[in-house]
Amino acid sequence: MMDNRFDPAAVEGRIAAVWDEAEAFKAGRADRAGAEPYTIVIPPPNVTGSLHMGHALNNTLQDILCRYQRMRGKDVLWQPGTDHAGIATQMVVERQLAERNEPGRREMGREKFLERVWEWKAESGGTIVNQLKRIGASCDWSRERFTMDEGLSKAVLKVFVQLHKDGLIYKAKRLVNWDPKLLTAISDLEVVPTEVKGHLWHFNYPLEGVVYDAENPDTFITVATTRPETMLGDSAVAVHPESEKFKHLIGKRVRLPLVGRLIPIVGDDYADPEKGTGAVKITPAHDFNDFEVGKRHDLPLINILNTEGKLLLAGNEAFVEGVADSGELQETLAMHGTDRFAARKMIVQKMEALGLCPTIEPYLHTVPHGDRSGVVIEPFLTDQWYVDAKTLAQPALKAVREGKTKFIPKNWEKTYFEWLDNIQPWCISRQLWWGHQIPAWYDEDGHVFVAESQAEAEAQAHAKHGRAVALTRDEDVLDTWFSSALWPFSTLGWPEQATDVKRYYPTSVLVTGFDIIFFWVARMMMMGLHFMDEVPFKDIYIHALVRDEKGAKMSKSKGNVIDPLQLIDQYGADALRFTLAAMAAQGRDIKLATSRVEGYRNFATKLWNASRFAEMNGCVRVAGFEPTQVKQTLNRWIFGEAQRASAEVAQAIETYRFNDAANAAYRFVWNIFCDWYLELAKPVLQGGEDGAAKDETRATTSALIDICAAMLHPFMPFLTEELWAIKGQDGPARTQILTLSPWPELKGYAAPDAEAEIGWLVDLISEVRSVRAEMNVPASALVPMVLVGAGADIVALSQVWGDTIRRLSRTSEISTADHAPSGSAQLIVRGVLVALPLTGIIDFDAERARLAKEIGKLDAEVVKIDAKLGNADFVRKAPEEVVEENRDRRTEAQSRADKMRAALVHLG
RNA sequence: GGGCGCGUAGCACAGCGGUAGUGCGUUCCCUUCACACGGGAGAGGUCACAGGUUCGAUCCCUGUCGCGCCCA
Repeated sequence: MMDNRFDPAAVEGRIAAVWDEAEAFKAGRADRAGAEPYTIVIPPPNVTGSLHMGHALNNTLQDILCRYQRMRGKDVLWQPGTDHAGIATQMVVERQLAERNEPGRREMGREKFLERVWEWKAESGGTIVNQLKRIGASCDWSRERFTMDEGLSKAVLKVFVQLHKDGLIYKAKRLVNWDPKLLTAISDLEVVPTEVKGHLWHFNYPLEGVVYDAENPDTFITVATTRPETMLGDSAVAVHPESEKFKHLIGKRVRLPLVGRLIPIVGDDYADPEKGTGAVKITPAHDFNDFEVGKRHDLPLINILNTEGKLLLAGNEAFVEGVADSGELQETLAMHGTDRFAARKMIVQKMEALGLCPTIEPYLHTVPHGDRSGVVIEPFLTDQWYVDAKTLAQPALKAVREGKTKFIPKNWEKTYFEWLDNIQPWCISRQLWWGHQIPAWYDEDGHVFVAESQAEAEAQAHAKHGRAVALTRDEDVLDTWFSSALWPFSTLGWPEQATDVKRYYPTSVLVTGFDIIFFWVARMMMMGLHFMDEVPFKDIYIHALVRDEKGAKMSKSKGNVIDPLQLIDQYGADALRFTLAAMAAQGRDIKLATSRVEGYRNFATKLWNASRFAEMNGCVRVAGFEPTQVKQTLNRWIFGEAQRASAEVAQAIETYRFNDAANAAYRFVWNIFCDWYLELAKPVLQGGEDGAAKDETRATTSALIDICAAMLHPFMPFLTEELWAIKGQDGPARTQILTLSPWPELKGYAAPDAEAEIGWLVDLISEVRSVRAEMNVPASALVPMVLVGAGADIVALSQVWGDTIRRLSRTSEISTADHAPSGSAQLIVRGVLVALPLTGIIDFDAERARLAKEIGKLDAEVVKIDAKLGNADFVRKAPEEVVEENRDRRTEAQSRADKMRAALVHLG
């Protein structure tokens, strides 16, 4: 006997083991060798990560698709794995070393440190994978990959070397986003612009050849800056070429205070006359905009910071170039090694002391911060490796424009186009140890040899020099996204192995959040098209962000994080999954309320108890049972409804309308099957005599439990697999576990006549219940029912369904009459007057009020429709069926109102 | 500044040219033999505002107000 609650905690682990044992999620199962493949690659979570709500949603949706397609008979490959997360992982291990008071990374050296990272990975790298299993992700875990795997690393080497050969990877000295704490370049996307309350300092730069006089504006030009410390690297002052105020100064020079460098005043559109003072200092080595200005005016790049963001002045040739020695210069040189923020204060002080800082305004501006380190990012001039993203972007743009890959919802393609149209060279080198070391070797002259192995590089060097030369390998590693970009094919074994690539590439769909479009989607498109000559996925489904109940982004600092694992513990994985699916409407964020999860947990219990009911009533699966052959109206009806529901769910999943799919399944299971079918079947199952009708109803009930389980399996895999097992204990043996069983594709079950009959029955019962409640008839009171002037067909129906009607509307005997007995409450069901003689119970005033209220409603309806039908334009222009429908509705309302009026009169 | 999106019942959300719907909450009734994580019956909405298109607008268009996100 089943318990009256489903206990997820007790079942989930066991069911997971069943799937595992059956190797249910393995791609390329022998029994599906001829099946069409369906592939999804997981957006690889960060190996340092743990499951948050975003993962839960992302993977629930992928799992729904995979389980559905698996049930449709496809050979499903859901490729799992994690990425090595260069910076994050290195930080985690470094932190761990610090906590344990062990030697730091630099002290232990590269090789030793990497060993430690691998050790850490072996111990802790599986966290998120195990968490994904807990939500029921049906990945092919036997194929789990890691971006630092041998195979994937080979793919990285090959791609790097090939792109270099193609001229699409090159080394260049440019400004990068430099993280002075982590001592590495980072990508634009890892930079978080943060609004900061700063200052706008106004500095007077004296003009060349005149004596500075703070009172005389003709002796200086005032620039405004948020970063005073960079002034030491200024190589010009820019003003707008059209500026009336400054135009005459263009071509003159100023003497840079504290340094003595003579720098030109240039005319450039970049100087905004409305901003600050209208004149702006130009520091090409420390600002992206200034860098461009510098290029236009051929200005020197004067780098005045070291990699840690400290002043680099001593021995800095660019800094002192062309500058006459002076006491002032010596004083400034003494600041060598000062941190950039301390330097800022000192420079402001010095400028103030010299009377060169007339104004300091409070200033709100956005300052770039590293998303990992949190420190202010420094635009910094370094040698780095770049991918010519612009070139690679063209096929990626074309593929989406031509519809080879579709975004769902479509509007995200705008974001994609926008970004790719404006893409900058992609800096792929990182000054880290953890990652794929760049396959480039240098000889003593600094000449570079790019090759897949040191031996090949040596061969190249030998060929060049005509002798063996010593080579050193580039120390840097590649951006993690470089290897992730290869994920859709590197995980399939490329370049070593071609069979799986051929079978599973391109993948069917990529499921991800919009925040990843730039990071990953675009890059996979570029690499996939370049190396496979085909898009990596046919569809890209972009889902919502999960927010808290109030719509705020979940974050640890806000403390509003809802932990999916805690919800699983509390309500079960199925309830969480169902909630996420039901709320995953396209184009909107999800505000998650736990009350919702609870509601769907209750739904799980409901189905569970329906199964329990079936068990208690001897509903056992019957071998060879054929739904198209059922005779009972009720049974024909429920199969018709099931057919409709299952088609609706399937259709919705296939178009990524997960919420519609979940709701359709929910409505069918609860509001149709449980609320009506089972209730209507009770008289047969519990009261009826044994015989064909009862047997058929039992068989139908158990068939329906199977259908419900199958239909819900993509959403609630644990509960449904468990039910499938329980229901498999009796009757014919199951041929398969549910997850490998076919989707309930129902055909030929539609039964319009049954629908009409059950519809009448449902209406009758509902109306009677409603009147009883309004008349305050005690729930326990049995009331007789009189069908007034009913036709033979209705009378027949009332006899066939007598037991059911009596039971569900709590009536005693059902009789017929030409007139309603006095003292009756009266109602109309599909045109037939039904009287409930309530002598002694009925409250006449209440009944009068009830009837009057309903008549009022109906009259208003008639007036409204009359207004429509009275409009000649409506009748002439609206489609015939709409006009017809309105006429019908009018007739119906009118006749109902008339009968009610008669009932009112009759009541006296 | 550019782009995307959102304002629908107390709350969270569907719907999207022709009777306004779901979940939670709420009110009343019911511990009736699947389920109180339940059953039954209700209440609750000028679909942000103002124009326009249309026979007809919550839905399409324009504008206003409010809110959010992304990019610069």
